[in-house]
Amino acid sequence: MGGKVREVLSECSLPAALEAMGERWSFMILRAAFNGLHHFEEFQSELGIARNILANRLARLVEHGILTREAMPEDRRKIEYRLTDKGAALLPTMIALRQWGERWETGMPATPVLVDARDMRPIGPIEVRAWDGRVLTKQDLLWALAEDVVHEPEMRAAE
Amino acid sequence: MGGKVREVLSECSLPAALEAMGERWSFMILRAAFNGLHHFEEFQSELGIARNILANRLARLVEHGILTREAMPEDRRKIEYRLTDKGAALLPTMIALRQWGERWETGMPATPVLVDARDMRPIGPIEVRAWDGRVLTKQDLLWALAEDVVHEPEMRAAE
DNA sequence: AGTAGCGAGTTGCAACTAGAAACTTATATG
DNA sequence: CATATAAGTTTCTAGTTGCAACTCGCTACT
Repeated sequence: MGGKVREVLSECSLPAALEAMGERWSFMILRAAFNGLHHFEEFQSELGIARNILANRLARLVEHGILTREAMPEDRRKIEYRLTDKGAALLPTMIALRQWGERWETGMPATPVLVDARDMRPIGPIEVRAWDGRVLTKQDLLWALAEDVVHEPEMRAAE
Repeated sequence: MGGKVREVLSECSLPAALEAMGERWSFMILRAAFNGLHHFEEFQSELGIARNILANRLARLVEHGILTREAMPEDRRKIEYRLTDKGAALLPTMIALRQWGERWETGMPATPVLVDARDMRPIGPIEVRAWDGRVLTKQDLLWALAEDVVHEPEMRAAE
């Protein structure tokens, strides 16, 4: 890890991501949204979160474009919260975190299990991979300055 | 999403994972540790975090077995913090979060880039995959009760 | 040996954030 | 019109975050 790389490390987008998702409850609300919950009272009773905090978090997630907020036409009291593409893009992060919890905290395979609907088999572990699909570990990784990165004629990854 | 699945959803390990990593700064400290920082003052000046909070977070991460804490033999004032295997196992989660931030928050490919040391090419995106390596999206996924999950004679995934 | 300095923390205190419970507001329903 | 319900506010208390200054055990210097 050279000095030049170190100097510039703080300009990574982790802080930006945490700005949107780093608060208490944000990930739990996101998970609930993935599970098909759409309404304030559903979130509230599923998570047991205080109403003011829930209102605040939902508003924040909407501001950040992670959820949309829309009054339902047939009953205009009801507000529907839905994941945007940006919100859905957090799925790998959330599953990675959940899998880590399963492996290292609870030790349990966790009921219910997230499966591939096509064959009802459990999904694989979330892993860091090279462009061609090889699984990488901490030792395989390096921080590189833009000028040292090899950019490829994008030959298709072997599926 | 059936009712029975819904009922039991709260027993997922996300809360457990967040218990360990959900506080402000935890992920930033982890990232710094991945970047090869090992000492209190290094973390402090890199992150600009308050000293009491840093002390608290480091202690918590040590308690949770994510970091180890050891006084260095040659200068016993110096304490070395190191990632455990459990801590290193958070790498996919952290990279997933960072990649999400790059794609949806900063919009930048982010300098420096995380590359595969073997060929200096950028790593691929973190994705959810089936047992056989197929990339899955939100629509491909289902929560299933243990009894509905298909367990396989573990035929080797096509690499 | 005495003293200055550093690494890794505490402590004290102000500002901010989370949480429980009661209250409000805009609909809907009988 | 009376009652209920969804989605919030408000209020007030308890816990967290953060800065600045202080401690304490080493190490280095003379």
